Amino acid sequence: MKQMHECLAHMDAGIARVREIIPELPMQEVQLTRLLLMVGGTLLDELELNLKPHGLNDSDFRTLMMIYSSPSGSASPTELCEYAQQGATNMTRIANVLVKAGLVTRATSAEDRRRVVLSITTAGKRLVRKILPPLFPQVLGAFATLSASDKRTLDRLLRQVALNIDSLTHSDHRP
Amino acid sequence: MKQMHECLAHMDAGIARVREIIPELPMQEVQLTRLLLMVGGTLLDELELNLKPHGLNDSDFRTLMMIYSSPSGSASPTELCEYAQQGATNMTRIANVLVKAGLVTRATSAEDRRRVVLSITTAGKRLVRKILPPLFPQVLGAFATLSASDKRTLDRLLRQVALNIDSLTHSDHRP
DNA sequence: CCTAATTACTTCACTGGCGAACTATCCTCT
DNA sequence: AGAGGATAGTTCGCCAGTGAAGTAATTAGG
Repeated sequence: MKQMHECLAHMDAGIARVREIIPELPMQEVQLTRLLLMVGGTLLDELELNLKPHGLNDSDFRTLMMIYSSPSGSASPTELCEYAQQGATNMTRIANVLVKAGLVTRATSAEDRRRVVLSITTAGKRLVRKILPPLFPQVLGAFATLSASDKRTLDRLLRQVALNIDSLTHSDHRP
Repeated sequence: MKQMHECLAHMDAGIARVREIIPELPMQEVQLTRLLLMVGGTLLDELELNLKPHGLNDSDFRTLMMIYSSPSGSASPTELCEYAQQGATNMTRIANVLVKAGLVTRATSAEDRRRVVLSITTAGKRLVRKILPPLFPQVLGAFATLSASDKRTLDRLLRQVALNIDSLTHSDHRP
């Protein structure tokens, strides 16, 4: 599979050709959108490549990390759904995976018997501490050529884009 | 489902707590990675929401656009795979979708009878011209609060990250 | 030339994720 | 108290994407 910069070059050329047919096309923004999608997608593939040996995908891992980093070491599926941007359906599957792997326990809450409480186990904590450090070089590598102020700028701009999308999707007549 | 800025706030807090346990954690870079993944993912969902009414998902659409924007108005699956970052398997499915929808024709090349040539039809061109314009406001909206120089900076930084990932994945002992 | 390796695409079986429908529990209002 | 509605989770059936194996056409090596 081609490297990203080749894809990007090809894409830029394609976008330019399309704009000759449809001049209203906002080239800069379309490029940024595609850039974001491509970088995001590749980064995800890269990350999952590192997680696969441990039998987890990014959703599983993200969920495990959320439970791990919760002050109480436990959380309910609904909570996790909210912040991990996943449907309840999928959270059930993730919980099954984590429970089966012994990383997390599933218990029904005493106060509210509809609720499920997922708590991280010692094995879960151990796995997190084992998985994370080897990930750091990769994560650092992705931003290696960016200066400290570049990174701050990128952070700021991405958060701004996040806010824009938030208001796009929420000002609309949508749930 | 929560808005992105709430997820981000929650995530920042989680990352900070994890770093108290594992101090080597490169906080800035981890945040950037998660930001990229989240913004990319949400942007994709948003885009596909606009494509669904036309019976296409982003891969289908991207593929259609690549054929549309090719100077000859046609391309082979392999070519498309290279630049659309997809496996051949999935490209077969996409071609099936596009052909069934009458947006593209599938023919075997005369020079090399292993090759398939996908060519855009008039209906395909018509659909592209119909889909694109309503997309522009959304695309513009995602970057609305960014100044012209912000957009150039974001473009530059994302491309730099792309290059970094390219060298990460290629300098390694990987295909 | 004719076998071997390569290339192009397809098929199959599987994982990951989603929406709709269902069950169980809890809350509210009279 | 008890009917109606809200909330938490699960199950089911579907779409999207992948890796491994299969088929057909082409190229390369002896």
